[in-house]
Amino acid sequence: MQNEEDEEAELEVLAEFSHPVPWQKIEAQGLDLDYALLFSKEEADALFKQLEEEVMYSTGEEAKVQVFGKLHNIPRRQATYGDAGLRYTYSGRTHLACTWTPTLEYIRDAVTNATGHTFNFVLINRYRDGEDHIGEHRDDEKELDPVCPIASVSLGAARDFVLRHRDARGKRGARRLEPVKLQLAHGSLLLMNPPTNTFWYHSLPVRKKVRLPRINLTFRRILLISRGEEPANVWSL
DNA sequence: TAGTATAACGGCG
DNA sequence: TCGCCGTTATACA
Repeated sequence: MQNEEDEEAELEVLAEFSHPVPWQKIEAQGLDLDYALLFSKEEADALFKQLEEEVMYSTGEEAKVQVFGKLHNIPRRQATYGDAGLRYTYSGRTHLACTWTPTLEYIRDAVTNATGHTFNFVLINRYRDGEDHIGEHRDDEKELDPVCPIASVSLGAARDFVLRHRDARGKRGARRLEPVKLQLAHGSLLLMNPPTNTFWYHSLPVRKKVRLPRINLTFRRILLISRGEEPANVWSL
């Protein structure tokens, strides 16, 4: 009985998301992206509104970051959600995941259905307007599953997204590799496939003319056991 | 261990 | 307004 109910629920989810997604492939040396519009405008509007009500963003120490020895407030709002007990460390700070909200589960399942990948964590960044931004970095944390893409869902104001190859940075940047620039639309999904994050930095630059907020959700798969023997990413099981 | 990298900013062109 | 550069002391196996 229980099994039948589970199967029915699964079929419902499949039916709901099974419309084919028209992917656009973006490739360069060591870069592999897939881009698609996942949600209609109407659906994306509704999801944005629900997230505005549901998501609780970090405050205080959690909302600060240390770079080159100096402590700064992050120029955006940030939140971490995922499976119970999951931790994620980046930029020298460890964040404990809040448990999934219904809206986040819905979006996660839509992404899984469109990509065939499962995710146990999402980092949420909210850019209040075009002044909010994120600097160049790679998502290269050890605890990320190296074979799983990072799935980036955009809701709200469209923003430019820039990727630069690691060998094209610095004054005497060795190789002439052009940056890759994209605009991430309301309701879009961008997959950053391996090995993109090994070679390419990405950023969301300031755009003074943008007046409206954008919410970005990056779904990830975090490994439950680190290279050692310790269950580093889970509190207690 | 020592060497390496830096999710931020301000100062320019 | 945009994009590139240099920073600096801390964090990490």
